[in-house]
Amino acid sequence: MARILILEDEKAINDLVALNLGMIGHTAVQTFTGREALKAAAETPFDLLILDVMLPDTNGFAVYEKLRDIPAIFLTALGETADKVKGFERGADDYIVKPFEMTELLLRVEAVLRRTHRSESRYRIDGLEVDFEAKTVLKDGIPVDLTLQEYALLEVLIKNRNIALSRQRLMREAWDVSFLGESRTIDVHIQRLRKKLGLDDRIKTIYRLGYRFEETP
Amino acid sequence: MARILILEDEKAINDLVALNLGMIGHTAVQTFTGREALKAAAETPFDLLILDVMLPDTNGFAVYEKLRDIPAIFLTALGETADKVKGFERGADDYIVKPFEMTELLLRVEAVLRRTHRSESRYRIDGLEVDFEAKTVLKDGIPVDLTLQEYALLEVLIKNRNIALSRQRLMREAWDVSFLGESRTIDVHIQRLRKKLGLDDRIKTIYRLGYRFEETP
DNA sequence: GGACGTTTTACAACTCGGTTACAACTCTGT
DNA sequence: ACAGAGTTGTAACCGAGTTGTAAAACGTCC
Repeated sequence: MARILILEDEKAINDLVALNLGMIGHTAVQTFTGREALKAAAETPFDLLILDVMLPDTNGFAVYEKLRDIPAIFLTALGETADKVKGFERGADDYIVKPFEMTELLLRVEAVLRRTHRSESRYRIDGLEVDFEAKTVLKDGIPVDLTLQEYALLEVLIKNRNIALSRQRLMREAWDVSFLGESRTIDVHIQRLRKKLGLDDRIKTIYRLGYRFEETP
Repeated sequence: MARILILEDEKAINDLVALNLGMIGHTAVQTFTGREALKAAAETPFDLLILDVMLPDTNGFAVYEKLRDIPAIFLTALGETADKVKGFERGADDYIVKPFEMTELLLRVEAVLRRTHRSESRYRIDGLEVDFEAKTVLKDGIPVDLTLQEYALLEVLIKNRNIALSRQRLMREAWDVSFLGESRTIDVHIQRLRKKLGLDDRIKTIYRLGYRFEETP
C-alpha cells in the first residue's frame, strides 16, 4: 500500500490518523513540525501528504510548496470558512475541516491515491527531470543546458509521450512552422537531445514517420 | 511572515481574504479603493499585493503600475480574464479568477513569496553578502561600491534567483522602464557586476533571452 | 568646468540553429 | 537472402544574430 506522511502538531490527532491509516494497510510516518516533515520527505519518497494547515513553526502550504510533486490532503480548523472550502477539488489535492470523521479522511485518502495521474507541471523518468514551469532540465540531479529550441522539442515529445509524432507535426508544435520542405533540422535536434540527455532508448525513431518518446522501452 | 496589501471593494471578500492570510501567519492590510491602497503602500513597504481588477474608482492594474516592483496577484471576475490579463507582461505575479477557492489563493500566495524571496533582508553566497535593508554589498568581507543602478540590477537578479529573467523584465524591474528598444544598457551593467563582484559563474547568460542568477553553477 | 554615473557606439567573440555530406541503417521487391 | 532505393545518424561547417567589452559620448549634480 501507500507511504503516507502526516504533519500535525496535535499529538492526539496525529496518532489517531496514523493508527487508522495503519489499520487499512498504509505506512504512516508521523511528524509534528515543518522541519521534521521536510527532513522525512528528503530521506524517503512518499505517495501522499496529510498536512495540518496551521502549525507553530510554519504552515502546511509552505511545506507542500517544497514538495510540490506529491499529492496532499490539508487538515484545517478554519471553522468560519468551512462552507467556502468544503467543495475544494484541485488536482490530486483535497481539503478537510476539523473536526472530521475518520471514515471521511480514509475515503479521501483512497480517492487521492486512485487519482495518480494529475496534470503535471513536472515530468520525471529515470534520471531525467523536466520542470515545465521553470523550463529547466535535470539529468541525475545535475542541471543540463538546453537551448530554447532543444527544450521546445523535448517538451513536445514528453507532452505527447507514447505517441508517434510526424516531422510535420513536430515542426508545427516545436518550431511553430506549418510547412516542412527537405530538411534535416529535426533529425539533428533529436540527435542533440539524445546525446545531451542520454535518451537513446527513450526517443525512438519511427521509420518514415518521425519520433516517439517512450516510457516503456 | 509577509506583509500583504489587499485591495478589494467587496467587503465580504476582502474580510475573508484577510482572515485567511492572518490565519497562516501573514500580516494583511485591507483597503477598498485605489486611493487608499496607494496611500497605504506609500506609508509602509509590502511584500505582496492582492488586487481586484475591477474597482469603482480605478482598476487593479493602474495601482500595480504605480507600485511596479512589488509582486501582485490579481483577482478577476470570469469574463474579464483573457483579454485584460493576456497582453499584460507579467512580472513575479499571478492572477486568479473569481469565484475562487481560498486554498488556491493561499497556495499562490505561498508560491509567489517563495519565488520572489521578498521577506528576506539579506543574502549570502560564497564570499558575497548583500544587505537589502542597508543596500550594501560585501565581497569577502570588504565593502564594494556599487552605483545605484548596479545595485538595483543585482537586487532584482538575486531576488529572482534561479529564474531566467528577460531583458524586458529586467528593464522593468531594475530601471522602471516598460519598453526596451535596441539598447545594450543591461549587458553593460551585467558586465560591471560580474567584474566588480567576480560573478562570472553565478550570473549566467541565457542566449536570446536574458540572464539568470544561479545558486548551483 | 570637473567628477561621476549612465547610456550608446563599435567591433570582436561567441552561440545557436540550420545545412551539408557521407556513413549507417531500414525497408521492399525480387 | 540480397541489392538497391530510400531514410536516418552524425560530425563538421557556416552565417545570422546575439553577447562581451572597451571606449567614447552624454547627462547631471556639485
